This record gives sequence, structure tokens and C-alpha cells, in this order.
Amino acid sequence: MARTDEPPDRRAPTIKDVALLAEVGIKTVSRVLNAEPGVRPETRDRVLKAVESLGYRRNTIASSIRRRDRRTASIGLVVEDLANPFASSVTRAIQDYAAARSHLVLVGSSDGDPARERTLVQEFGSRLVDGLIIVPSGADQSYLEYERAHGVPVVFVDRPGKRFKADAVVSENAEGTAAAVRHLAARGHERIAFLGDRQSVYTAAQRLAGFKSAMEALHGAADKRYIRTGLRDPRQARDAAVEVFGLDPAPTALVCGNNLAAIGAVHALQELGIRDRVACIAFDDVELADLLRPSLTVIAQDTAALGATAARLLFERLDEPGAPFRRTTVPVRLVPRESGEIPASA
Amino acid sequence: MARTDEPPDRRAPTIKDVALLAEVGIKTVSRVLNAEPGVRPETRDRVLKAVESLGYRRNTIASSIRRRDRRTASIGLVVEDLANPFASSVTRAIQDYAAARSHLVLVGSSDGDPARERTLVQEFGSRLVDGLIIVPSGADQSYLEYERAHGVPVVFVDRPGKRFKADAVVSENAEGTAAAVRHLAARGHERIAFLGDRQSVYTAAQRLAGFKSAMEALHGAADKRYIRTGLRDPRQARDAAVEVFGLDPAPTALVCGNNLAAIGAVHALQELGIRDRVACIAFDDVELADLLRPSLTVIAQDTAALGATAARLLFERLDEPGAPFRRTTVPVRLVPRESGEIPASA
DNA sequence: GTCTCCGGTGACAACGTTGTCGCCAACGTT
DNA sequence: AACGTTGGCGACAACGTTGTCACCGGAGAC
Repeated sequence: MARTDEPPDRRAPTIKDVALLAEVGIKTVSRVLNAEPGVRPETRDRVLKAVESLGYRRNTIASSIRRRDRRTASIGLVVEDLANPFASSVTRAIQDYAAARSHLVLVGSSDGDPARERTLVQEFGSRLVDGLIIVPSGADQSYLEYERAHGVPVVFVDRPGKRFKADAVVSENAEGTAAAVRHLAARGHERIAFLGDRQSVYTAAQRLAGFKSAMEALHGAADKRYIRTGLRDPRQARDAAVEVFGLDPAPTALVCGNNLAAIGAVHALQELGIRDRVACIAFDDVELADLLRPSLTVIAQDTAALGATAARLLFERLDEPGAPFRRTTVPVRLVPRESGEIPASA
Repeated sequence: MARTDEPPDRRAPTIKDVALLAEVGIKTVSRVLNAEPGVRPETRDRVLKAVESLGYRRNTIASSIRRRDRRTASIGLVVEDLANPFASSVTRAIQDYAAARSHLVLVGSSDGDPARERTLVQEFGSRLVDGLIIVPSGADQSYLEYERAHGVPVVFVDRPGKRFKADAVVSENAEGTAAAVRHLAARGHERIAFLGDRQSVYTAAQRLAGFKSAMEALHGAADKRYIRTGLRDPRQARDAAVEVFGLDPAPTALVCGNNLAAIGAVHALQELGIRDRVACIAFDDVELADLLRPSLTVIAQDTAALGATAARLLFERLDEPGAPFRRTTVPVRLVPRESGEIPASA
């Protein structure tokens, strides 16, 4: 007995259905849909009417498997953690750029795990993305040769990849911390502490390097006891800050290498009751930074530019695969608020 | 003359290449890849060796067009603005749930524009996503009937859809603001102000409703002069707060309907110099809320649960298309900090 | 020895689309 | 009148995969 309780037509209409209804060949439908020449206006109208009345929608992925360029009009993005405001802001900018070129974005979070990053890239690859934008983790992105060999270009964002040359966009990290140091020095600070992430993370290393070179230019050299790295979360940053400000003499100012360090550090200063006396500048702008007391001076990254540039580089690479690789930098901006203005004598 | 400067083999290897190398038929390769029974272990090994040596990777989308279930192992997600921490946090939770089932997530931002939402859904549809998770905007989601008719289930998150019945997960918005009111009332407050978004936004309406009913239960009714809605950004919220706290008698406490309103309101209280005297509870947790002085009491939404539940509902719907629709609610949590403890007499 | 059955396998169609090619009618040119 | 050209169009192959089916050889039943 025939089953009649099935939904009548689960399948979406295809060009075959359209062709049948419009009484033309399937190729003519394809021509109309792709705006190819060689179709009489009245035939075109018949096809469009059939498309309309069936609610036909092109099957992009079936089309892509047959098309010469194989493009799926989608790109893959790997960030460390999409829940992090830095990542989500960059992602949003990439989305907007991609949308303007009618592309969709597949997003995955690697959590800084190279294996997870690689898995995501493979999953993207098997979905035939046209290109990849990656915030690289780990010490080796050479596995990406496979993607490139098969026509999938890669752009790195936030950090350059390792063992794999490709287009990249990064912030001017070293310049940012250097500017922070100069800003503090101009307020009379000489004993400036630094709290940062693991040095294996590109941005963390760059920011410390900028800090050190600016300190050297001013005072000969930075005091190593005031520099703490390898801090992965606010808790570790807090503990490190408590230690550093327990030194004698204690620093009079503090530069934080990222927002997690900043959160921990402000907690520590609060607990120690010296939040009003120690100058503080943090990398990454944070929501509400201007509502803290004292409000927090930050080195803000231009996440919109970071994302938009990464997307631009990718699309330009798609348009011109043979062009030389480019590494672009995006300026950071010191946003002066109260915490950076506290003088050394406080 | 033949062009020899082309890359030697841009095309990724296919099962045909694998079959050739392993000296088997393509169907046997397919069997091995899909772990179908009926392949001798030694044949299997030959195939796997060939897969390995060619670096073969299954073309998921070619496979999906032929497969009976047509699944592409990808889902589409429409949020309002991915750069918003609420959205990115929910997205991250959905990603994780999807990844655990080997699914990828396509994400788009609607910016609250119903037309954009619809465009995104269509783009997702033409990429053959297996399902959709949507934060709906506008007054009519009935266009989703098309997707459902063609086998693409929909789950709403954060707000229910309008004119379209589907699974949905929302926060206990009304309970949240009601709890805030009760919390303030227990500290002696009777004149409590409310700042919120446009009432056409589901969550904003729910939160005001919870506020009003709790006020009625306590004091008979809320004073309408203390209630301001339609606030779209921190600037408008600030202005409204300045007006409300200029009234005589002024409110002694404030409930903010969302984080943007909270930011504006805290600015206003700061400017008016009454930040230490007016109690304040805000919907949505914000980074650094605990570092403000006074630290900000909030009604935190469980974004992780919201996202995970949405994903779970979607996958369960995929597994069982005929089941009755479910609307799930996720509890909110009042996080007591300093600003909620300020007594009415302050 | 013949027949049946079954595990293992491959040839081929099919998915929805685009690329290639050739057909037909209408037209202009010799 | 015969010929080439052109615009408009459709038949069919192909993309990389899975589904259907039939084939082959050997084991077991009679």
C-alpha cells in the first residue's frame, strides 16, 4: 500500500520544474538565472514567472560543484574564542565585508588549540569554502599548504602564521605599549610594571617588546622584577599584580598586555587600596572602561579595520591569486582617560 | 602552445583517484568512507592507504546533494549583532553544541532589520543548511513556512517568532525584573524608576511587564512618570535618566532593561553626582560590572544555556520532525553587588 | 554434479547544476 | 538558388558523490 501520509513535496523545486512549467529547456532556465545572453525577452519573462510561481531558489552548492570556478560564495573563519569581544568584533567586520560581496561566513572557535584549528580548517575545506581567515594558534601553520595547493587562499588576522607565508593583518602592538610607556613617562613615571600573557603568543611578545624598547629609550632598561608574563586569566594577573606591588620600591604605574590582565590587575589594585594612586594603561578597550573610577586609559585596537582589512586581503587574493603576499598593520589608538593621568608622585 | 605555468593539480583528489590507486571501484571507496559493511579488511586497508597517500578528503557538499537525507552538516544562525556580547556568547554556545555533533555554523547579523533577516535565511537556504536558529526581528516570521516546507526546521532564541509557530528558547525576562524590584523593595525602596527599550522588542516588553506587576504587588501601582521606554542607545538612556532623576520627588532606585540603558544610566548618575545614593540594578551582565564603584548589581542571563538549549532543540527537531513544538525558558540570576544594596534612605 | 545462497564488489544511474555542442529558423550575401 | 551567418534554444555530458542493482566465485545443500 502506498504511503500517503508523507509531506506532499519536501523537495525544493529545481530548474527542471521551472523548465517544465515555462515550457523551455533546463539550459535556458540556467541562462536566465545566470543572466547569460542569448535569451529572448519574452522567453526570459516566461522563465521568471515560473521561478516566481514555484518559489524556486537556486541550489548554490549544486551549482558550485559544476561551475568552472567552483566558488561556493562562502568563507571560513577560525578565531580563538568567539565569545571574546575582540573576536566577535573582528568577526562582525568580516561578516559585513563578506555580505557586501554576497558571501557567507562559517565561524569556528579554536580555543587556542592547534589541533582544533586544524580540524576546523579541514571541515571548512570539505565544505568547499572559497577562502580562509584564521587567527592562528600554535607553532606551525604549514598544514595550510594543502588548502593553498587546492586553490583555497588563507589570510591571517591578529597574528602572522608560522612556517607558512600568507597575507596577514596585525595591530601595531609594539607601538601601542611603547606609546603607553611614553604617556606614563611624561607624567613622571619611571617604575612601570608590565603584566602580560605567554610570550609564545605573538601579540603578547610584541607588546612586551614595545614596552621594553620604550623603557630602554627612556631609562636605560626596564626593571625585570616589574615584568610578569605567562598570565592566562584574570586570577593569575591579580596574583602577579599583588606580588609586583608588594615589592620595595613598588612600581608607580602599570601597563597591562590585554584585557584579561587588566581585569585582574584592577582587582588587585582595588584590594590593595591603591587604585587611585597607581597609574594604569591597558591594551584592548573594554566596555564600561570609562565608567570605572578612575576611568581606565586604554590602547584600543581598531577591530573593525582589522576585520575589514582581512576580508579585503582575502577577496583581493581570490581575484588575483598570483600577487605577492602582503602584511598590513593597523594602528592602535591610546584613549586617554583618568587612570593614565595619575602622576608618579601620587 | 600548451600553457605549462599552471599549478600542476589544483583539483583536490576525488574518490575516483582513490579508487584508481587502490585498484578498486569507486563504490568500494564510498563504502569504506561511510563505514558501510561488506568490505574485506584487506580491501579496506588498501583503500585507506590510498586515501592517506593522496590526502583525500570527502567533498561534503557533493555528498550531500546525492545523499538521501541531503544533510550538509551545517546550520545557519541569524543574530541581531554578533559584535554584541550577548549575541556572541550565545553563538559560541551554539557552536560548541554543533561541533559536538560535527556540524558547522554559518552566522549572519540582521541588525534588527527584518529584510536583512530574510535575505540571510534565503542565503542559508540556498546553501542547504540543515536547520536554522534565529533571533527574530520584525513582526512577521511567516516567510519561514517555505523553509519548513522544504525540510529545514527553525528554532527561535531570545524571542519567540511572530505569526510562525516553532520551537523557542527565551530567558525569564519578567521574572528577572520582578526579582530586581523585590530586591530593591526589601531595601526600603518605593520610588523605583525603569529605563527600557522599545516595547515592540519582545524582551523589552516582558521586562517592563515584570517590573510593573512586581510594583503593583508591592505598592499598588508603578508611578508612570518614572517609567521611560523606547531608549535605543546609551545616549537616549542617559537623557531619560537625567529627566527622571530631576523629578520631585526623585526616584531612589533604578532598574535598567538592558545593558545599553545601564551604561547610559550610570553615566547620568555619575554626572548628577548621585551614583552612590541611588540603587541600581541592570539587566544583562557586563564585563567589569564588578569593578565599578559601586559595583553593579545585575540580572544575568544564562547565555550559555540559551545557546545550548537552542541548539539542542534544533537537533532534536532534526531527529524527530513531527514532535510537538516546545517553548523553553531559561532562568535568569540576580547577581547581588553593591549598587543593589544602597538603601532608600541614602 | 547441480542448485542456491551470500559475501564482496563494481557498473551505472542519479542528485541539481553549468559547460559544450549542435540544431533550426531567419536573415543577408553572393 | 545556394550559401554562410547569426540568434535562440535544447540535448547531453560532466561535477563528486551515494543508491541500486547485477555479477562473480565459492561455500553449502541436495
